[in-house]
Amino acid sequence: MAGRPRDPDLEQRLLATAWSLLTSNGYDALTLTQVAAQSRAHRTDVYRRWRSKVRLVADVLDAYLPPVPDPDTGTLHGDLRAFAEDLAGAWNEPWNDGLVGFLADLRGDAEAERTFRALVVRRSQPLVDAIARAVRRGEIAEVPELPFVGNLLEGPLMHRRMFGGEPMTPEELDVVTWSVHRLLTGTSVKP
Amino acid sequence: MAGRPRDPDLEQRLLATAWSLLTSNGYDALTLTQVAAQSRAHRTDVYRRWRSKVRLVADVLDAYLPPVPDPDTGTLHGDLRAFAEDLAGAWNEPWNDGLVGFLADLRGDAEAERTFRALVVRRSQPLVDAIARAVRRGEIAEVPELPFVGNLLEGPLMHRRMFGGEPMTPEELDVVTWSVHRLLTGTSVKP
DNA sequence: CGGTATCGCTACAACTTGTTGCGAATTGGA
DNA sequence: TCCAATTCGCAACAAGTTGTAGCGATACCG
Repeated sequence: MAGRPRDPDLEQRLLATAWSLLTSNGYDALTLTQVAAQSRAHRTDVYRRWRSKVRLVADVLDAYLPPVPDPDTGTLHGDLRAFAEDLAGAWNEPWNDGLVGFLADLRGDAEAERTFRALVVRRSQPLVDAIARAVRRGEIAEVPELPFVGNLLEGPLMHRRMFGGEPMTPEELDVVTWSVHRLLTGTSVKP
Repeated sequence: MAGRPRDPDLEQRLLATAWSLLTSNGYDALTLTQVAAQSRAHRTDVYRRWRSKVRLVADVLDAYLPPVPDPDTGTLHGDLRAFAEDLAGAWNEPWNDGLVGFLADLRGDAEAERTFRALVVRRSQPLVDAIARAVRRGEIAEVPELPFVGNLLEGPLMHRRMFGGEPMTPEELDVVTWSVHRLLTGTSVKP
């Protein structure tokens, strides 16, 4: 009922190689031929495990992307500012540029999309926690749409990176942070 | 000193075909082979005019992307809301998904990047005008970093589309609009 | 008419993706 | 111990795309 077991080390080698190539050359320059070669394996070994490049990378990100640190600075604004800083740093990593190509490929593969979405949700947990702490401290009221806050915080950073070019200045990070902060504190939501 | 002149109609046919394929199938599915075939031309005709797919598409967008309408509703908030609605509609167009792939390819070609950047700047003019009108009306003070406002307004919409999936609800568009509006009116920038 | 550049067309090289096939190796079960 | 199942190592193939090269024919300028 069981044949030769899969070499678990081979799977790890492939993932590690893919992560290494991904972070050094970006998604677009990554080829499965390279991954196999640098793992002392064959392209067929890759295809036997992942149906396509995008699925491989989805699993690689799931396994290797460092977790988002939870700053817990004691104030909501301090936490938000730390997140903004962290996100800006991530989007300014040159290899992260290539992640855009990954997002594009993601559209063609529902399963890879699910994997990545789960990863995104997991990585938004520290932000959710920070907001929960602020609620407990009485800084802000309950926030109904948590994922939306992530859009507001990371969106401008991503947009700048993809349409604008130059990285954001600390002053601009301030503005983004305060804009989200004011939204959460509910100060003058409407005139 | 001059040879056979370039057929200007051929150039137009290629651009038109590329635009048609782009809007129906998206950037990733667009191949220069298709463009040539549907223009009753040859792939070499394309390569003689554009060095690569990304440069062709940059020119196609430059020529065919419809201009951003200037709402001029009479109030800053009305204008911002109209922009948000328009941008959200654009990002929800299925073919615009593929634009992500274009942005990815853009990283490898400095000239195409310049073309596209100029297009972006041109398309942000209505927003700049709307803000200028609000300044003239005395609604708000001068705004130093105009491009940044575009990041704040479009960023969340783009981010949602690329990481979140579901299109934004009208309520969420409200929040984005008010968040930018409050920033421009300068209400409680810092506590 | 001569020089020049484009056009229509074919062909080629290189690369990547994804598939197929087969003998050898390794494991669990009869 | 033998057998069935499954993976592994390896080679080969099909298909598609990108980008280049070459050539005769065509059209324009001086």
